[in-house]
Amino acid sequence: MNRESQPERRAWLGAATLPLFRGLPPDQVERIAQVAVERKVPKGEIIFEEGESAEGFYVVLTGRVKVYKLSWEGKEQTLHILGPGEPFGEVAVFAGERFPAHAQALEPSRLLFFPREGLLSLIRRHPALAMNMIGTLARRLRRFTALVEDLSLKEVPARLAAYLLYLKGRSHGPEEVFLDISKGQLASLLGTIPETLSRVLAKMSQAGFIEVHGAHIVLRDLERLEALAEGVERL
Amino acid sequence: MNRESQPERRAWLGAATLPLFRGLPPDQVERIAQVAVERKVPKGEIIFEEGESAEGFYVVLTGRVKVYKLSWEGKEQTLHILGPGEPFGEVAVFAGERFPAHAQALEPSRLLFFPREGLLSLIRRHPALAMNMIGTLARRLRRFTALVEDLSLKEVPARLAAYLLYLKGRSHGPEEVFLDISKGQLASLLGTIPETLSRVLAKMSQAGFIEVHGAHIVLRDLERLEALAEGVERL
DNA sequence: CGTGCGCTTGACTTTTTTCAATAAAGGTGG
DNA sequence: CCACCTTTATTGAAAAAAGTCAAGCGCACG
Repeated sequence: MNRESQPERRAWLGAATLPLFRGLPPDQVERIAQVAVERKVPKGEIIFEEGESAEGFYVVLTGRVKVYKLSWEGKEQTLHILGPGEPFGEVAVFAGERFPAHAQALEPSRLLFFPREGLLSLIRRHPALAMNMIGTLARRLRRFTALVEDLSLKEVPARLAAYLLYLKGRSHGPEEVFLDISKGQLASLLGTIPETLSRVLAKMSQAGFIEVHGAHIVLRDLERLEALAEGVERL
Repeated sequence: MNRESQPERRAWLGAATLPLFRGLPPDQVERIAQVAVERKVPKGEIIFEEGESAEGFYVVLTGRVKVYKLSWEGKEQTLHILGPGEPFGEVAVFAGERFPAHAQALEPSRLLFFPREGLLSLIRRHPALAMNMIGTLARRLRRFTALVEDLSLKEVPARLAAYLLYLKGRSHGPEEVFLDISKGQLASLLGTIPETLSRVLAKMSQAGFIEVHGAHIVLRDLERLEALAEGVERL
């Protein structure tokens, strides 16, 4: 929440290139960037908590942030993991003014905070920004739809298979994958607990679908993995 | 998809009063309403299917519509149930052009169909419409967040208790409730199956939380119902 | 070099689903 | 208005999926 000269300048430089502001007149971006505040958070820091009143929303500049729900007993469901350029907490600005979930830095991160009012008035004035916002929300809704489907209609092995295939899509080698989050985090993202994930990984490995070497996973049988992800095949 | 004179007139009258168009200049609403098409669907009719290309979106005029996902084995997860004035299928207009789920009429219904292009250009021109759209999407995202939380972090009795309390909020008597959907539908909405729902209702009834008379349910112990919904108490 | 945290594994419990059979309810046509 | 038939709801018994509790391992970090 500090506004030293150097971070402020960076904020401006960052804001202009954010997807959210694509297509906006540069002078307008500059104006809103001037009310934006940069916030540096160490790994593990809670950025906001569910129920907290939302004075604005954030965009990740560097690092990674997870947004998650917590059950009464302490089980955690990760809703998204956000990287550079991605906004979070916007829903609270537009629907109810309380954050609907918790947010925590997974790594030391730099964030931009945009106060609520500035954004609202800017959106009212700039259809391009409104369209960007709508696109962001629509895409997120689409992902949530998939998450609900997974949680309700698929079992853990199917979700895991789908995630591995998703990773493969954006990855290095042709048939290998590196987990970019801890297995505990992955469990929470898949809507399960570390013990179950561990067992499923072991079973999939033993059944010849994959080979696990720590965070490095070799996809041994793409066809069957896809069948698993669809729910056609079973472990 | 017919455009006889009478349905068209109705469409116009209807559109002007839709929440989505609140705050818009009436002449603009008239313009878009002229490209809107009224569609009448009988109970049970499939309105669109997942993956189908979306040329536009719908608003419910009368009746009720459910939007749902289907698993490979045929299990169903209801995403929302929409009543008069509520839009559905908009996400497909803004993110990818395919419907992410199925939609079916729960009752004989009248729908308004808005072609994609008209809406997009109108939104670009009218910030008020953009804000309405953003508000709609944001509210839906918030509900989905709650749905994900329920599915992942709560068990069936807690979800049912929460639903009953939600119904009580918008209901007749002080401590009684009428299910407005079939129990099969309710099961799908809660992310379970009719058998499980039936059993949970029986247990809750036998434990003195509620009294079930068909679709008429008396809430016998609000405190414990709330504790159940929170996950604090257990059946 | 030890302490701690993340990960794994085993044995057990709980929750939910599956399969099957029956009962009740609702709508339709005679 | 009733008989029939389809849909919807309930119940039991058994299986499966996932979660809990507890213990042990290994690696990283201080």
